[in-house]
Amino acid sequence: MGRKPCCSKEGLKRGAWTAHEDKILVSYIETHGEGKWGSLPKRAGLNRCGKSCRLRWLNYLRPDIKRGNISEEEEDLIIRLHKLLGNRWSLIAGRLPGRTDNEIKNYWNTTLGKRVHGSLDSKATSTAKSKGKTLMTGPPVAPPPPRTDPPVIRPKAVRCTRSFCAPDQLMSSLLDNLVQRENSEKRTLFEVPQHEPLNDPGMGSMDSDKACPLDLDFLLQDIGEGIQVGDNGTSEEGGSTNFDMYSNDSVPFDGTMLENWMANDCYQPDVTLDFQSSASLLDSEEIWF
DNA sequence: AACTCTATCAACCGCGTGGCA
DNA sequence: GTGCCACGCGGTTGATAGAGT
Repeated sequence: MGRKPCCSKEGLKRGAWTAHEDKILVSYIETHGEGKWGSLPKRAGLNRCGKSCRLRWLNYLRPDIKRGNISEEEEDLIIRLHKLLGNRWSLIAGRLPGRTDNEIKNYWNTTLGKRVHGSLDSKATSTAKSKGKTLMTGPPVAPPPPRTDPPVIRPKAVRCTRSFCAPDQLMSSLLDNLVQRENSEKRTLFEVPQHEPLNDPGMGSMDSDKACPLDLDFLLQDIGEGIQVGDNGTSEEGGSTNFDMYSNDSVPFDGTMLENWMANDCYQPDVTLDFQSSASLLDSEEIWF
């Protein structure tokens, strides 16, 4: 097989882009559209590798990129999304219109991460960085103690058809729950589509009086050992499991419904949720996506 | 003014994944 | 089923600006 040589091995230009190169790239993409990055430089007449062109366009030249400082609302959203998603910058960026994954990643690494993790971490990070090292190259961390409970398969949700909006209180509850799950290694990963901006740019500031749509369509990939979800979960060998949850205004949601959903082999095609009536969810210990 | 340190962010690198033949 | 290819992602690097001494 063999990897295609990178630009440095092909004698292509690297480093900072000039205004002239930017102009050529923008002009080409405006005329021909994005994509075909591998052949774009040649077609556009740029002595750059396709990767570099793509990155330059996505992170800097795209017309919808928002310039300027990150607002407090955006900060708050980043923090909350990071708590939920971890270092999945592209997903986080997808919830912040006009912001790029690179920008958010940089902002987190230089500002927010320090604030969130405290001044000690900040010092460590700073020191490591100034020495040209990263935290990952530090002294090896002792491996976690062996698990004594039965292994829980971590389903990986690979698709989410719509963003999840919830009132502050509910959102906090869900986030906490998900973080607890993450801590107990029952982490669920899910992706949020990039091209569906939130109804409200500040996801966390949804009006609690409004209905909150939930439309999750998670395809849980079987990773070979089956899927287990909670005590009431099921396990099956091979294949994959689809979890469909969506909302309308007809059926109020309560914890019982979720329990039923879980009890039914974790699969019930049409679970209808109405977060207007979701107070009981806040008391629920069991929230599984 | 000169030097060092620190923070920032654009750009690079390598890997994973999905589509296709 | 397999290999190739293009693309996207997250981690990392390095240039540079600004602050501090």
